[in-house]
Amino acid sequence: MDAAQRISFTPNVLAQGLLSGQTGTVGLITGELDGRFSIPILMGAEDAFGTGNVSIFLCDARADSIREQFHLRALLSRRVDGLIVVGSKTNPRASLGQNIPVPVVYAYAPSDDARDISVVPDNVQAGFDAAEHLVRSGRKNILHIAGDEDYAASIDRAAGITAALNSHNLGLVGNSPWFGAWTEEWGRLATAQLLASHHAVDAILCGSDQIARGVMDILRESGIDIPAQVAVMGFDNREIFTLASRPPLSSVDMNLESLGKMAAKRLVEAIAGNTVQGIESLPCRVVARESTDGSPLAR
Amino acid sequence: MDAAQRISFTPNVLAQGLLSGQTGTVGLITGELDGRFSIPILMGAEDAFGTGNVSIFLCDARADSIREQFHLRALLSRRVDGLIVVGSKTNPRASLGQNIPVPVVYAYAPSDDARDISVVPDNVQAGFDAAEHLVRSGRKNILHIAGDEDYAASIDRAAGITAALNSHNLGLVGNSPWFGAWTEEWGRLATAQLLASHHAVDAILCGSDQIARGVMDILRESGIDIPAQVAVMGFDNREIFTLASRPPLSSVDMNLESLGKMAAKRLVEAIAGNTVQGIESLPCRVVARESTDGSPLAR
DNA sequence: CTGAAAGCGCTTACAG
DNA sequence: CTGAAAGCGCTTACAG
Repeated sequence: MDAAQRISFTPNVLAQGLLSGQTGTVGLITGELDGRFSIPILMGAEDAFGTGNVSIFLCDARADSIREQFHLRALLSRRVDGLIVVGSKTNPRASLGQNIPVPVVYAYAPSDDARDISVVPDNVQAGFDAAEHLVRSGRKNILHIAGDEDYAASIDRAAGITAALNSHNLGLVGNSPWFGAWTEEWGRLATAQLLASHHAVDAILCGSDQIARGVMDILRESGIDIPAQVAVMGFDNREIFTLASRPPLSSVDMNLESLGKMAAKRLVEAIAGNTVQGIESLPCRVVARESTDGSPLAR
Repeated sequence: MDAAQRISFTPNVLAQGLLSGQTGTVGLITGELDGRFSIPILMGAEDAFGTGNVSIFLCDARADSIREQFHLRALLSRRVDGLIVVGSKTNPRASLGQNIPVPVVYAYAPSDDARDISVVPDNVQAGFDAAEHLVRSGRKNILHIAGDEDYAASIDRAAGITAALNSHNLGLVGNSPWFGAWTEEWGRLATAQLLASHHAVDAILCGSDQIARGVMDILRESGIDIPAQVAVMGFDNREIFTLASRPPLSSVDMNLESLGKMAAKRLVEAIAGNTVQGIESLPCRVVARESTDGSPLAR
């Protein structure tokens, strides 16, 4: 021990791994790193693993399944103890298959194979809670300017919103969401359409903070007070948008860092032999700010 | 060979590493992952390594030097072949020291020890080129609404801007930059101050795209045409801001993905024994969009 | 309780 | 050219 101290000896983890069969490493394959969602999930996973002795290999597949296969082979040849696959949409994605020698957890985008382990944010609940928040603050005529209809997140949030409104004997303005794109531009365009229409609206629930940003810009430029005349709310709670808005934007935080932590937890369990098969939906939370405060003008 | 095929044998990379002394892994320690700059650098490095046989361990130190030391120990015990340390500011940072057993490359934030290897974006050139772009498009009265004065990026960009203007016998409006914060709010505030002042301005060069966003909002709401009356330009070229702006915002791309690639390249060289000591500044590029098109009104 | 041997999965150098 | 031995840095099980 004395000698070890003197030469500041540290055991070679590789050699340890060689005979324990465990390397203390996991691979994280992400669909697109520069997307909105991978980073907080990654941070959560890193946090959950990092306090232990697990290190993360990061691979960006750039939304390319060839690259994904390439990285998968590389990670397996490094004998990772498990894999986390992070998608960029909540739509189900192709399973990596059942003959991978280590456990795999799918995060954000669930696997299309029910035997796999998946953790996703609960977009239905997100929509439900957002609509509840607006109704509770006295709003009755709610328009939903949604994102891209091809995204399960759009459909799920809209379903939750509709369910919440129905439970109050309310319905969406125009009877259905206005689907479009995940951009400020779509928010601006849709709001211009709204203002040119006959619809009476006291709240606009937007599919994302970015859409909400475009909506707020047009409302403000049209002299409409937020929230006195129209409340505005987004989804995702990206502070770069919500805090920079005038007024600060209410939103739904999808708790992606918790999602990453849970993915890490489920992977550790699976490595230990305890697999929780199927898709697990994790709760999100409303973050109320000034854009939904105050009460609407009497109509 | 035949038998190997049949059981789909793949060599155990750990065992190979045990005797080659090389593990084919590098550690990437980032200051703050959710910051603006780490991700593209990381993607560039991943790209440069990924085509070879090098895998990246990702560690987020959360801007905490205790965490950084912890991750450093963990990575060294995994016998990484080298390290990339990514900072969140271009201010020099404390060196990890000279007695680390593997090469270290500092990216974005240079080491304060000249014996270390550092790659940084050339913020002086960025400022110079941005000002040149404005002058060439006919602007003469340029205000610089800068970011936080504590950031070397602010100081360097301002120096480049001043040098470019001086070379045309011009100077900044108000004779010096208006330093503030890296936020939309600061952009809005500074623009309101400008409008309440006596300054005649035909271009506003902003310390970041976010600041520019706030500037443009106030200009538009004040009925000032961009770019006909006032050109606006940012730095960083974050498309989430530059493309969503009205009109689309000209900016300077800091080429961070190339920076990441270069960091990877320098690390590979250093591992091979060829060390390029000191700080290397990498070029950035002007991305011209509508916010600086057209010519200013005659005054 | 201490000390030497066997073995994790490889590669390299040497013997046949 | 093929085949067995030695060794990378460890840990585990066994002998003394």
